[in-house]
Amino acid sequence: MRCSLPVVARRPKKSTQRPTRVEKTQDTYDRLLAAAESVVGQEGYAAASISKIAAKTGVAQGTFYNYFETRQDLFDVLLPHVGQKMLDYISSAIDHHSAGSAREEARFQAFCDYLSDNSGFYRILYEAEVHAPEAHKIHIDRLVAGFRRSLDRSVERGEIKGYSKEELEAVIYMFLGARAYVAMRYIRGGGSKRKAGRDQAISAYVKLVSGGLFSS
Amino acid sequence: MRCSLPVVARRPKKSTQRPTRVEKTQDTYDRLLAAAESVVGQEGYAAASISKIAAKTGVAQGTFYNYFETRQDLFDVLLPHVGQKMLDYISSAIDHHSAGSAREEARFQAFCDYLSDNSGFYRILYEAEVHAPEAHKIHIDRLVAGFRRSLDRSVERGEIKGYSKEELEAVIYMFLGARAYVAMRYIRGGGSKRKAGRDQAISAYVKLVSGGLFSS
Amino acid sequence: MRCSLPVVARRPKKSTQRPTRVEKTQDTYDRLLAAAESVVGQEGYAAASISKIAAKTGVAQGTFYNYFETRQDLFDVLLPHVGQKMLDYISSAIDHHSAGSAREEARFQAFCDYLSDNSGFYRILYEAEVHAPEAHKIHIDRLVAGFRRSLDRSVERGEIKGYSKEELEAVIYMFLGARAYVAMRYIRGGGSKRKAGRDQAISAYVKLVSGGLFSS
Amino acid sequence: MRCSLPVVARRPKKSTQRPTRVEKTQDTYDRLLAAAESVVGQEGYAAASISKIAAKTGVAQGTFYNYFETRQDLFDVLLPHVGQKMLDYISSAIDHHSAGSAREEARFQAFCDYLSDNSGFYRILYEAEVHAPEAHKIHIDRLVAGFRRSLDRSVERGEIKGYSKEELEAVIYMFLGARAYVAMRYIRGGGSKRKAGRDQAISAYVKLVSGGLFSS
DNA sequence: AATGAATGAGAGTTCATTCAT
DNA sequence: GATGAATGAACTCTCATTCAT
Repeated sequence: MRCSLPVVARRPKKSTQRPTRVEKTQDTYDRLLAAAESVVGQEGYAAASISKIAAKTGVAQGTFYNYFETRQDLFDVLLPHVGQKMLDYISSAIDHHSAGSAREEARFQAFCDYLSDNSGFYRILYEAEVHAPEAHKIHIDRLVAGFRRSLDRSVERGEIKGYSKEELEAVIYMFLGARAYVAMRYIRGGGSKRKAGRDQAISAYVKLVSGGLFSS
Repeated sequence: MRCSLPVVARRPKKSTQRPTRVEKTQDTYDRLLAAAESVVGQEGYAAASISKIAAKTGVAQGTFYNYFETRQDLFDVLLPHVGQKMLDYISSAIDHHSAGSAREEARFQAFCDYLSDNSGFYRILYEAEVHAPEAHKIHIDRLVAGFRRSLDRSVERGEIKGYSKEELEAVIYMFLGARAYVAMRYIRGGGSKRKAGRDQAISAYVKLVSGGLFSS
Repeated sequence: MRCSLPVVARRPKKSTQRPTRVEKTQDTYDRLLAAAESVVGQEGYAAASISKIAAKTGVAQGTFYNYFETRQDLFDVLLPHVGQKMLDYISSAIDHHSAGSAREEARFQAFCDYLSDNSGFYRILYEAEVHAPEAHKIHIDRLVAGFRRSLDRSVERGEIKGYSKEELEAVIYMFLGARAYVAMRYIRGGGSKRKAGRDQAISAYVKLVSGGLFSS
Repeated sequence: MRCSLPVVARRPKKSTQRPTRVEKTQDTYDRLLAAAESVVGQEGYAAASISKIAAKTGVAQGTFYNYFETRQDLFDVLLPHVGQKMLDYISSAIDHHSAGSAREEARFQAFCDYLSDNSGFYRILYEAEVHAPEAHKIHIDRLVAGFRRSLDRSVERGEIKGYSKEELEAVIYMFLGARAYVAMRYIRGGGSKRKAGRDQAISAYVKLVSGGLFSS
């Protein structure tokens, strides 16, 4: 019966009417990841049992194993997945013509904004060093690489002076750590401190960066 | 039988002859903590089962519960315990007459030294945010308090200018985070990078602190 | 489209051009059995999952159930299938004019030869008593029937004397058991013992058969 | 209070009044093995789940793991355990002054008797080659060793002639196999055939042994 | 205070089978 | 007839905690 229907008109490129098998498969995969993001973000890796994730996804436990070989496989994929979403957000949020400390301020601000709206991300990131070290390394390496590209340009422009190549690498780790602890304190702590604390943190961060790292 | 012992000799100040009941109790408690420090430091909280800790201590599993109500109780006590040892070390390692950025450099250096010799400490600290959040908060608060006292003195001396009280708190968290990530990278990473990396990190840290935080 | 093919050419006796639907069905069935033989022979019944057999056959899991109602159904068919191949081999390997103990020796020799080249057969047979008792019974009954025909002829010829009908049945089982254990020891054991052990076993078997069973 | 009781009188060497902890532990171990013997004997290794064995023993599932590290560990211990019981029975059942084929007949008869009363033993033995190969090897080696000692004595006495050392080893395996298959047929088969079949098997076995193996 | 066997809930994982496509 | 995602029951094993001794 379906054969007699005008196929061209009924199935436009992005039909939402009848999901194909492949689309459903992709959808299930996405929903498993989303469920994992939610559960791990709220309760941590240790409490993220297969049964919880499957239930939240709305599938049977066995279905999980059609998509991931082991629970660890999911964990190893989770942080790179959500980490990329965060990087995409930051990338889209900053003005690409800004430079120097202004650019760095914008990045930090975007980072804080993202965490405010995705409070689970911090936990997924933080616990990953314990529960998914491979994923953690991948994520950190990606962050470092992006950071380094940015700093290298600043060095070329003369915005940064007096730091050796190796010292700059150390500086990158320090700033990543600074970000993480500020997040831990002001974002994760939750409550009323958030808003005010966030602004104080940003202004302190800017002073540190502009006064200490970038030569005037 | 015990009654026949010479009473006077039973509790000399530093008797090594016959530990009293109280001493034995204290000793068992200390050994349980030491075993926990060793196991958690090497294998993490999740793998630190009661049976492992009890075996390492040389007591039965049930004995553990004469000293701690639950496994979590032990975890909640562990980081403050080992954290204090670290603070004592740093305190003893720095010159108490130093001030400003020189003092801060000495603290950072001592921190790095301590981690080199106590690689397990980092893991106990790091995973505590996941597995013993109460203990983590206690430890961080203690660090922050000590840091703040130091910075307050620098402000009084005019070594630091232009930072509000709240901004200084943010700065403290940033430096704690910077330390932690540098440790993760250069200390925990292990291998040949350690020594060289450590020195680069210290010099970068000093530049950041002296150029950025402390007015010249 | 298929309709336009020249009808006559469509089913030549041994067409290799276009397998008919029936041929393809038979072929898939055969390949499923062959895959099962390979997997069960190498890894045993317990490890012979549907997914493994289907993968080895090159079909989807679901396809399996178009040919067998359950996994057990396959197992119940497997040993009779491969067992017949063995019997055909032995039958083709012995001289049909031989008789008495010479014939029995030839059968044992052929049995050993077959196992050497089809090491998986032994496992399919052996584990069948556990995992496919029905099939095992069918196979054993077939062996016994063939054996009995042979012994009956020897009785008629006066080569065997002094054994009642029921005792001969018992003797058959004993010889089957003897074969199986010798196989277990010398064939399955593998290694250097094989060749020498096999020859020793054959000569011992012959002595037993000729001296004990067949009157001289 | 118990202290004031006359200890000597109240606790004779083998008191059955108050089992000590050690006795209870041994008892639990024994009951686990007995439960395993029963379950494996009736339903086979594959169906012998921990939960079944624990339930039959009357303990929690976890208790099982205080006595065996894994399910396989139990299996590896089961056959040697029940095998020894069988050997003890046979040893106690035969006349130790008998020799030659008469002794071998007695052994076979005792074997059959044992199987009649312990029908599960055959399954534990048979499936062991599949599910507990280590245990199977241990048991078979033990059987072979005992058999060989017996045959060696017969050789010394001149009851056996014309078999090389290696051929005798093959003969041992053949007799073990013969026994096993006869057991499979007449014992396991169950029903009315048992009694009659058993006697036929014994007489056939005797003829084979006396006429074939032992020179007259 | 010390012991260690017993507990039992809950974990991750497997896989024969079904069924909509 | 072929597909392969979904199912869910069943499995082995772990371990914090209890309690009689």
